[in-house]
Amino acid sequence: MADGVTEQGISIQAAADRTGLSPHTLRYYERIGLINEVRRGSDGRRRYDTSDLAWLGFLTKLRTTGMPIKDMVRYVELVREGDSTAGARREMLEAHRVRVVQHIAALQQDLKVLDRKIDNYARIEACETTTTGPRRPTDFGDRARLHGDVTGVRTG
Amino acid sequence: MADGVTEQGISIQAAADRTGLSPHTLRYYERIGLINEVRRGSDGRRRYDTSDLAWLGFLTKLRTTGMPIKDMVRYVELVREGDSTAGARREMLEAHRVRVVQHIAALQQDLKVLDRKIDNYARIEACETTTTGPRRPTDFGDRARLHGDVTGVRTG
DNA sequence: ATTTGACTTAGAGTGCACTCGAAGTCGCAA
DNA sequence: TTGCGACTTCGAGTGCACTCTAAGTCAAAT
Repeated sequence: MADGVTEQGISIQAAADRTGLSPHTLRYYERIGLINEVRRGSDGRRRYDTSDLAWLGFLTKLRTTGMPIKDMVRYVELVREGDSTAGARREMLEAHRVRVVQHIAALQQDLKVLDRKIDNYARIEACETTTTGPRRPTDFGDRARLHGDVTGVRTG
Repeated sequence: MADGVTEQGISIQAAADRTGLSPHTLRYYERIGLINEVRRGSDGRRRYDTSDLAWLGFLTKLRTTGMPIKDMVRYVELVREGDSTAGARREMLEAHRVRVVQHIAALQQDLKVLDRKIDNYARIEACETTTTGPRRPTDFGDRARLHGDVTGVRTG
């Protein structure tokens, strides 16, 4: 089976393909306790099942939303400690949720600045293509100091 | 003037306070060419003016939206090369813009997963507080393997 | 006069999250 | 039977973006 799929589970390479993580990273996650020891086949190699993949999927969401590995490890420890930690886990996720929401809001603000800057470039290009005759010395700024880059953003 | 503000510009500490960057980072940015050499006062110390701060503000937007330092340096090089590179700069910013938009979209998707997970915790807590008598063995999953964490996310 | 504290430099160190190298094992195909 | 490629372990290495150290200068306050 060249695709690494058997009824006992799938190979590390196949799991890597499905999760978007590398085999190196999958072993690393296991080493630091983010996932439990993965079941091994008769050959001693890792066999990932669907619940391994589901858990990895969730971990990946935490990572891509910016949760540090340390916090993820803490969360997993709480899971292992059992139902009594459910409240603490919820609190962790809610605090994380707030950070993600704030991050999105910040990105949206920054995007506006980026858009203004791009707009400025577009305006300048339009100006240059419609203007004939000698280019007048640009008043777009003092390049020597990077100040007032052609699309310079004003503070405030 | 203890606040580091004079008519020739403000001290590195004052600039740090205003940009949210540390004095170390301000020197670092200068060293790697993200900002031009900052004007010095008669005592040889850096004096940041408003255009320095405006430029730093823009750089910070690029950073917080995830542009790698290397790309920022490249962008700054283009600015220094003059008007002829305006097109290339616009392309850089537009490509970056696309990445930011995609990143925001991904975060919003991930946020949904997070919300579902938090919702699940809330549901479980509601269940526990309304249920009297012995807790029935949870069918929330096999804690020993981290599979189906109480709030386990199903793939698909 | 001396102490304090903010600054200066070049270069080294840190923390994070991987990522890889080396050496060895295994099953299978030619 | 001799490779091949995918796996195994452990520990070391990488790249990024800072972040700090050490040794020195300087101005103002005590």
